[in-house]
Amino acid sequence: MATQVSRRERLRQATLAEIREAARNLLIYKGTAAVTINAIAREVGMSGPAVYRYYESHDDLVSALTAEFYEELTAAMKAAGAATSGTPGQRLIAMARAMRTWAVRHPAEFGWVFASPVPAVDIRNPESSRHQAGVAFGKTFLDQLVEVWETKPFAVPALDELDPSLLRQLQDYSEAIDGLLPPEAVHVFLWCWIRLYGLLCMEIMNQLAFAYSDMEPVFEECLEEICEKLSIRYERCISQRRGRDAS
Amino acid sequence: MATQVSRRERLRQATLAEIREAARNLLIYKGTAAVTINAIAREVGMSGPAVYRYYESHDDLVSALTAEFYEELTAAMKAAGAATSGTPGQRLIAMARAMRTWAVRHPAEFGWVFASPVPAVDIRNPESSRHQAGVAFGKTFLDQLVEVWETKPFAVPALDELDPSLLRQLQDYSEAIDGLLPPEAVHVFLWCWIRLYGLLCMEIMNQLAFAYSDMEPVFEECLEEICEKLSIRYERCISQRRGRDAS
DNA sequence: ATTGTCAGTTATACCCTCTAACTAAACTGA
DNA sequence: TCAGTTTAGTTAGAGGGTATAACTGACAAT
Repeated sequence: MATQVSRRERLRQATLAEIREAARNLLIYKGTAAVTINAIAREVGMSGPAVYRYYESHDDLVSALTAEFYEELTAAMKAAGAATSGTPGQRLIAMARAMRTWAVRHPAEFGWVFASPVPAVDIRNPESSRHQAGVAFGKTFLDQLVEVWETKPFAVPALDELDPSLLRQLQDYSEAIDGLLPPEAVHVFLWCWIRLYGLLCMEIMNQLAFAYSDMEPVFEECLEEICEKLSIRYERCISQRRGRDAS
Repeated sequence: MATQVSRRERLRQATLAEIREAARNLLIYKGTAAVTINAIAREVGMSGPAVYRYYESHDDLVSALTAEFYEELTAAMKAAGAATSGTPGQRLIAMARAMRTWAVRHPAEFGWVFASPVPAVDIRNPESSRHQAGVAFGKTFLDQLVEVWETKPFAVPALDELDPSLLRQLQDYSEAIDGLLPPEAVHVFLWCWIRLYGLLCMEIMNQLAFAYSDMEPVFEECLEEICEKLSIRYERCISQRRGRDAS
């Protein structure tokens, strides 16, 4: 199906992608601070202000890049889920492993999305594609967990045993996701997410290097805990560090 | 005891502190990017390059600031531990609460040390006062946990059930801390540290705002888990959000 | 009183973001 | 075909950043 876009538009999209590509390479090889409009312009072979034809501002470019990384990470997780035949629980674990694999292979990008140069813009501007990509990323894991919940409910805490403030927040979030999960299951979801994402962030931000050089077994233990919490049978990954990528 | 330092040296130290103070205020009120040599110079009322008499470079200043924050956080934790009469376990929990209290009161500073503008310098330069302050911070929690271990040992995993790579790393770290804890207890220590510090980082980096607005009960649940792991009796904090600070 | 050290200055080189004003090419429609 | 518009690119420049060099004045020590 020949996409009905003008030649100009095609060129434009190509240049946009080339700019992001250059920015990404600068990030990977020279660090966050090297991702400047001028440096990117030099890289793609145009002079400074020309980049502003493509991205309104440096912030704008940063957001676009962040969104791209989120999307790539999300795609890698979805691909891993789709490639895994088995129970929803097994797919969930496969997605978690894919998340770490992507993060470990792309530490600069993962660090960038976690501790973005333009921090906490998320909240300020919920319309941005960056924010939407972030939400979609979180939702990927949530959706898979919902599937687990629906096919084989896991143990949940009794609502009346929870802290009142906590309960209120769980109810709010349960509503925010259109009741996809009841508050007590939301609690378990967030418990898993905090362990998983938190551990990964600490690994990528080098906060555990004082003790661990190889975090893979630590991550696997974390998955084991999550499996227990979700009544999923834990299976050690056979091909421990496998190839392939979805980027 | 009149410190035998020259008047010049006293003035110099005062200026150094004033520069850090200005830098900190810029960080708090205008964000990471506003912490520039020039802006600081304006703030303290000297012109640009004069600051280089006090700090060799921007990086140098950043490191000094980071070290200061680490030290303040460490001091707050130690103070909370010292102020708590009770078992070593109760002191450990008091220190953990103090850590969060400091982080919540000083989010800019906590975020700064976690995701420093000059990332992962830690490893590159283990002589820097910044790195040493970071180590001292981690050691504060470790030391307290050692006291717990020595007065009332907690359950530990069997060494032969652990992943071989993980075991090797635990043994290495156990040696690195001069056998203060055996490898199996190190494993539990790191488990606690990852939960505690990881959760805090996610909170301060706003990674959980999509679901939680008040993280205090979530943190308390985390403490409860840690108590269980360490065979400490969990006690809900009575004066839930108390005053006082050690800064 | 002289001499060296130290805090501060200005000037400058080079990088950054972003705007303004301009040029040239490519598309569009009569 | 040929204006007219849109678009991609240019250079010039304002304003701010890091950092160095060269200089000035205050202070301390012999």
